[in-house]
Amino acid sequence: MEYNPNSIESKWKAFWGKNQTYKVENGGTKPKYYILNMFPYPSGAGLHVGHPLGYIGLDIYARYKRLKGFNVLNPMGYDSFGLPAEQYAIQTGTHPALTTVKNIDTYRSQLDKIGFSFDWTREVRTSDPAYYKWTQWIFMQLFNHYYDKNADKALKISDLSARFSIEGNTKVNAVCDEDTPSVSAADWNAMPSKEQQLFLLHYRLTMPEEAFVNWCPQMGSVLSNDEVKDGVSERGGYPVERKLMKQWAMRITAYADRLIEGLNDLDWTESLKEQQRNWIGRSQGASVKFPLASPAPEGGAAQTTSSFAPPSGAGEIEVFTTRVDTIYGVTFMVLAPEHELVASITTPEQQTEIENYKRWTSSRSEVDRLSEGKKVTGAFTGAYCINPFNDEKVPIYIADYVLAGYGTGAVMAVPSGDQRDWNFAKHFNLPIIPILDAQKDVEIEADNTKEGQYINSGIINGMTYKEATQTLVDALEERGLGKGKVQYRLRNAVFSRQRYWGEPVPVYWKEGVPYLIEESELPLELPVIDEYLPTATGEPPLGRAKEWRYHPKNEENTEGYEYELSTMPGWAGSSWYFYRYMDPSNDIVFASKEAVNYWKQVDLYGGGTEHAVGHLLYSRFWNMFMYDLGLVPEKEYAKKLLNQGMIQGRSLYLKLKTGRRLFVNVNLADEKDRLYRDVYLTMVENDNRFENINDTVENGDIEWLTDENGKAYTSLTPEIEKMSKRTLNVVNPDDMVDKYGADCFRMYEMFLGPITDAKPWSTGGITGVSGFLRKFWSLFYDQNGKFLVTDGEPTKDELKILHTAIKKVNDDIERFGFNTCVSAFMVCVNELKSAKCSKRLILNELTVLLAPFAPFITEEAWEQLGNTPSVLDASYPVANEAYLVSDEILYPISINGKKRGEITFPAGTNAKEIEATVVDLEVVQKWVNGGGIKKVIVVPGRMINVVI
RNA sequence: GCCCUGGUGGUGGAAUGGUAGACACGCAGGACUUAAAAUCCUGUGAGCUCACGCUCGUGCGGGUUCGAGUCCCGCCCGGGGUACCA
Repeated sequence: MEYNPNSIESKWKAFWGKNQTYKVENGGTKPKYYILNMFPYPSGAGLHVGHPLGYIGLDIYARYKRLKGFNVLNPMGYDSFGLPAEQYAIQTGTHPALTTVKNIDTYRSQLDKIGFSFDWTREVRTSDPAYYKWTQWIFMQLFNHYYDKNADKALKISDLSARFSIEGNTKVNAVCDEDTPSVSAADWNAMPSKEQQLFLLHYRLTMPEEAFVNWCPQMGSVLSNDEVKDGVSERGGYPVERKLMKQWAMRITAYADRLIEGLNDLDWTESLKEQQRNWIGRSQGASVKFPLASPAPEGGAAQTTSSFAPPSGAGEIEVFTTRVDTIYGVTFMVLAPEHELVASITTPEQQTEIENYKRWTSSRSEVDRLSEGKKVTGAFTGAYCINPFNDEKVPIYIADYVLAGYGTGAVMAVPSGDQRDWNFAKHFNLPIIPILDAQKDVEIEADNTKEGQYINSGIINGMTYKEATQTLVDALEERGLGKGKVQYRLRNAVFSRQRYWGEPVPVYWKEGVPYLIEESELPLELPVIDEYLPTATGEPPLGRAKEWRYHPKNEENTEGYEYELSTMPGWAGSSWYFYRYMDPSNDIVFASKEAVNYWKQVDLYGGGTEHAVGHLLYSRFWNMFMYDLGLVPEKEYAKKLLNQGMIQGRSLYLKLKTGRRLFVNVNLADEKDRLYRDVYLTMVENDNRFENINDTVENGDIEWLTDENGKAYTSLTPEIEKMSKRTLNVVNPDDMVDKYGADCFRMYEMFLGPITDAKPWSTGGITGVSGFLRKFWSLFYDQNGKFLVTDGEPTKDELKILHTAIKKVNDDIERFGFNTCVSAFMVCVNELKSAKCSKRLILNELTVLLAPFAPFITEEAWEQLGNTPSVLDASYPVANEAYLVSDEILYPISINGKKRGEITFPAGTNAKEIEATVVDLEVVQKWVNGGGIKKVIVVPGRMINVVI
């Protein structure tokens, strides 16, 4: 009987479907194990061979864990809100929901072909109202809570307003907006309810906030950073400007410290944790106030801060520094050009220069600023402030190397210690004061050392870095001039999008104040609209919905109130989906207490590194918030993370004589990357040209060569890059599966190399894996269809072959070395083949070992062996014990819970025996426990070390 | 610049501090065949040698060690991330 993957695979696919083989229950006696893949966005292009890489790896691990006796949750779903479906809707009028369902169906059939053990009864789709009901619900909880720094957790906003009415807000230690004014209990109680609601927005964990966005006037739309390339929109190429707009925001900064702290407990790669730390960007330092040398002109421009805020910081400049110890080296002050004090402190003589500089900086695009590199620019305001430690007059400049958005938008410049300050000082001929005796010559360049003792530094002269910093911070706090402070790079996360295809925000606006709708009214479903573009007045698409107004139940208001018109961003639905899988159809809560307490957290999470600071940070934030509310049991939701590498494609392009590059479908070229003229002509005839169907290429643009047989061709240039529709280098897994079978496809993807590495796809080696499966099958049947399996006792040689594989595969699966597992299988089958061994006992164990990798062929093998073990039967002997086997002696190796390579010798074995045996085995190095021997090191032909 | 990674045959890649190159592809030769495909067998890091073998080899230069692809120090190069962040 020949190995025929197609018939075997369709048979077992049907069987699994019919028997719901991979359906999982919450509970039972087995230990739980939760495996999760980052769910895909179902794009119109379908799956390519890169998508399943991680899914296959995790599926192998899931099947392995199942065989080891775990109750494994391995679900799959779709992150189904997103821009492409909306763009398609704009172009064609097709409702995004229809496009989405169609794409999901394609994905599903592609996934089913590959033999995943997903429990599809738990599928989630973020665009399903039954799902986004709970996304909206979590939003409401965020709105209803604030972050209390003393409790170090989120608490109810209702408790906060109760406190305000008793003691005002001065004693409250909570995360809030920088410009939150102080109120007494009397102030608070005197406020109209509407004012109180506005005031509470300073504290809520989600709130409307003025934020800079990428605004594209032509498209009437806000774009993400990804959609902006070189200052114009990626689609259409329209100019994009930075515009201040009212946006919903999430106060993720409240969790900054805990998000850094939590990383320590996570089994993630160091590089990924480092990316998150850098993104949060915690820097410890101090804020220092420098009083202005002469009072700001009276009756200047009216202060434009919020109605609650008294003009703060008038008469002084506040800076943030990580090196307060360098304060005696300050020789000038630099403000960001946008700093609010600039206009009021500038002297009449400097007015023109400052105005010109401000105008110049605002005209420069990001690109201009970057391309000019380190060129020093700036302007003097004419004003001075006083260094509070030595009473020196310090000139105040503005320069665009100081950013308005970070810290206080002002820095104290220490040219001896900071290279940028040094460059500025040299350019404007400002003094440079050395401050440490260990510093290099500061006239040549800045030296940021912290070594040595301070000089020229007043009260800290002679001290070291640590002493000096402490002394200065104490002095600042004592004199009310500043304090130790922690600054973050992390900004609050913008949470609204001016789009249609997203979750509606469950908020309505009444007299300029946002209110939540009733919980019982969730989900707030997306309304039907006729067109998916912004309105004529520039409102988001939801502004087109008719009769889309909120009517509070207890109010006699026939008009109703306007709903929030923006929708939630893509990361909303993906920030909590891992809990929905635990209890996917619950409509009372997002997931029941029992379900959440049973599955607790994801044990193994798989996905690409591109989500390092987006999804993986936001979802941790939401999880911590839900933890604070007691909704979930774990501070971190994903204990271990496996980052699979991207599979790149090999694209081919045609260089025209005009210099243009045209991508050509990789399937049209031959092995030598030649495009033959007849193929090209067929392409043109079928109107199937290059990457853009409208491209017309005159033959004169193409350089035609002649091959050995006199046929005309042109050479194509190869390039390795991400697979995409545009570059026509997408390899579809369906073709691979149809040709070689899913088992082969699965094993080949693993065989390509370490799962964490990025690598180009090539089908070159797939025949090796295909040959392996045929060889494996030939242990069961010969070419004539004769069944070869026999019942004899295996010999020691045969056991050695088997157990070597068992040990290798078990060890390697545990460290996700799936590529070397495949090699081990190949060696094992080759050796069994040359030993002509088809013994039942050997094949039983080998098939169980192979099952996670090649589930179809092993199911079939079990049926042929006549003793089909249930794949969920933990008692089946899957290498809980293996043996290291020499020609003579079997030594058991314990595998569970012990160090790799640790050998447990039988009781009574003495040291000499072991030594002799090890030499005999030509085993290189082994750890031995018991018998007084700790270590045996053997190098054949050299020496033997026995450590006792 | 800073942070994180990696650098091994013609190729993808194996190697707990212990015989470098497992396994696979490709290539070469052979068997079967009228022939081809498929399959099977043999060889395949470099240099020297008729040969048994010998020498050199994991980006470069040092070091630790009985022993280094692996650990330490200093460089070079590639990949990814990030930035006038005070």
